[in-house]
Amino acid sequence: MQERGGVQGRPEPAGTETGPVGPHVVRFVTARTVLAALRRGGPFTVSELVELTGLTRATVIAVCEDLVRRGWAEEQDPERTGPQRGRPPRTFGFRADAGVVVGLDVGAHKTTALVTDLRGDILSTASGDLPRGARTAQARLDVVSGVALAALRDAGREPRHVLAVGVGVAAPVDRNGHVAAGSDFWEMFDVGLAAALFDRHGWHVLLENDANLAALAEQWRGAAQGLDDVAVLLAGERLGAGIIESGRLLHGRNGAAGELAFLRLVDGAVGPHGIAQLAREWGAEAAAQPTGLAGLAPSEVTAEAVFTAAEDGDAAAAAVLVRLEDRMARVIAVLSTLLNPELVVLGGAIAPAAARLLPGIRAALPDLTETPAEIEVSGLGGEAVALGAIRRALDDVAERSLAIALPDVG
Amino acid sequence: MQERGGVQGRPEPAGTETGPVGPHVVRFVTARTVLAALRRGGPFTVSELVELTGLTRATVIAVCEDLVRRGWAEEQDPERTGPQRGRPPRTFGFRADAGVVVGLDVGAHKTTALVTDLRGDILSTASGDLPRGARTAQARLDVVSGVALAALRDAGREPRHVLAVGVGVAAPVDRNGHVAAGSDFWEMFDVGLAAALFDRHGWHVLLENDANLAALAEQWRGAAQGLDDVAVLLAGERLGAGIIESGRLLHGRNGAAGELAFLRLVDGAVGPHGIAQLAREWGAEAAAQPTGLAGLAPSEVTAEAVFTAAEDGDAAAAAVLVRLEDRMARVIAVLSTLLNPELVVLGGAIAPAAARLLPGIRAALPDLTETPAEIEVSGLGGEAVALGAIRRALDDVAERSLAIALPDVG
DNA sequence: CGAGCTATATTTAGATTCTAAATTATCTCT
DNA sequence: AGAGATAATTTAGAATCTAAATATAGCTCG
Repeated sequence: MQERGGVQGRPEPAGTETGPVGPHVVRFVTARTVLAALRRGGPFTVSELVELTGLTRATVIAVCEDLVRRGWAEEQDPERTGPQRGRPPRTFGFRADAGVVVGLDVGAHKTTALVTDLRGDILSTASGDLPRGARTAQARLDVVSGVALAALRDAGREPRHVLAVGVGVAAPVDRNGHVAAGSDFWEMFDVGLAAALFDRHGWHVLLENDANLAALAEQWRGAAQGLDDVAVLLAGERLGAGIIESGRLLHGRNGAAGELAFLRLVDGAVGPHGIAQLAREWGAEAAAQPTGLAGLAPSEVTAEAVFTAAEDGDAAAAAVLVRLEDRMARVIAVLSTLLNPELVVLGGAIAPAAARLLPGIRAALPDLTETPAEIEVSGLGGEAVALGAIRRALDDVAERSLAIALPDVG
Repeated sequence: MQERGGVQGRPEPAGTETGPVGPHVVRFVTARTVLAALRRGGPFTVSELVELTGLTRATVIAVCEDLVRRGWAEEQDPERTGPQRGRPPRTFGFRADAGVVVGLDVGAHKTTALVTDLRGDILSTASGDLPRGARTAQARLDVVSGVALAALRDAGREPRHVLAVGVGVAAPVDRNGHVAAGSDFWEMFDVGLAAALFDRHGWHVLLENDANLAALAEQWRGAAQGLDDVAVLLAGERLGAGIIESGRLLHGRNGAAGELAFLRLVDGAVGPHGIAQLAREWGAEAAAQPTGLAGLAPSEVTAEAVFTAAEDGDAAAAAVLVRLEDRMARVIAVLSTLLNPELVVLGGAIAPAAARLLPGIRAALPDLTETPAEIEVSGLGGEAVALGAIRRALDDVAERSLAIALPDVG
């Protein structure tokens, strides 16, 4: 299949690739090595880079000058801390401002955009709601495009400065960035979005499942930093898991890996409903009882209302929470057993209330699995998915770095 | 932790590695490319290799002569099929006899060994039983070592010809080839086996979970050929899954990924017992009834007996099969939902009877998950794990090829 | 204030490896 | 035997690395 817009997907495994090789390949590798070092930390003196990369001094300097010429690095005045001996060293740093990336969280009703520099430092945020009624793909595209442009403007950058765009949607997305066939109206969004953003602005678009992006975010800057085997449960209207195994996101054949909403064990052990809906249902049941949930009318029962009532000591609401704990524990048990992650992070709409559920879940887990994962609540708030989209975009930029021609930046 | 014996684990992701580079790296890459082509097919003429690899004729010849000198390839007389014009081409082929690999399936009672050449063509088989009573690690090591040596002798090769040994055990094994702490006596087997086989014979040992190896085998030569997202259910006394996602085996943090035996959903949806035990239990229940399972005494109820009785039209036995179908369907539903494989292969002791369960499982699955996988029964028989061990060993050899000094082969 | 010290930068020589182009070799067919 | 075809081999050129030799810039101290 021809990709259009953002070319997604992975490079061939090394050693199998075909095509001409030559000494220039060596330069490509060394440049990538040096750039990776600069990106991680820096600025570094040449001597430090020699130490870090194992390359010769002459090589490091040549490569750095190459990178400066190409816009990825800059030579900086050596910071002179205290007296020093010897000839002053040249220092080079990564140009985090050589471009920007955009992270988009495209929800059913709301779209959030984040713009960051190439280190991932946030430059601006924007969001917009989809006007009620206008839920066509076209209307959606316009909102998404508009929100991205607004955030860009806010960051003082232009569309041509965007090196990659990560996009999270609440639908299965396969390894190649395609929405699985048959997943409601998101499907039409698939090719449409990547193509539209490419046509309008020339952007590389990386489409990905929202829970997967939340997992990337937790691993990058959240509760799962540094862990290579993690799952993130995004619980709200939907219930989805983003799974990282050995540092890589799991997609499955059609991108439906982790789509727990699809799990139906008929006896009710684990069900298809999102946590929010369950809270509503069970809360409504409770409200209908004489003991009922602080006198709420059934129509007033929302997930938030139930959590609040429980917080206020309402017994019926507390009972609902117990049932929620039980269900979450079962889901986490399945995850623990099948994938043996080191940590499961609870995120999504449930996050604010999850701390309250945590002790119950932790207590129930050892009875359900022999390899219980640690459990933590996400601290990233509502920006987790957009942040993960940034991470995805940055990874893409890093991978393509030396093939990208940078825009002139003022 | 210091590795001893077989160094297991993966290379650094390209681009992050450190150390001196130079033009010789280019030769390393080209040599690997050519060798990979030869390994896949061959023998090839130089012109074919030029086509296959994208390298220049001069380069291909230089690399091939290098590989011949190092023992990995051999120049062959061009097969002259029909009249041909022009100067006869030089042809090179992979030396599948440059060494051998050993695949071991170390079960609780029985150890099976396979010896193959470097293409994976089987040269010999051997097996041995663990003497009852002597279940110490030492006794086990002696049996394993003895079986491997017997198979080698049978293949007419010597221990020094062994380039790698794959070993499958019925326990969680992490990415680094270590048995998870706390998994009964297998634990002591971990370091012991790799170290012992290395000390005695200098072999590189790759330890891996048996279900994982079965998955490799199915993907290589079984029902899952060419598929990148597959799960293999090894059902017998234990219940374990080997999961391949995007072409890679899943291990999880401690190697316990897929250890379904550890899953306990208390309401019985999915349970800890192996299929064989369930058949016994349920069969015993049925036998205790007046209608009872062809008059078997409870002590005579084995999994095989139940399957046989059902085959003979016994109603109680058939009912047991229905319950088995139900349970298998639930397990496969969980796998399908969480990991979205393209195919689930049923293997292990249940395989001979699984064809009979298949229609029932297939019928139940769509009600349990929205992303049902295809289901097939393994056709590899009892050698699946040993064959997967061979595949694992071959992969290791391929990865290390150009760093391995080959033994002189007569 | 200049000599010496130190850490670093720069230059040079040498080795390896690739590609591309020119040359040579070997076989078949007429 | 010669023409034609296909492939091997040789040669020249360019890129890149390492290692070693040389040059430089700032500090320190007599």
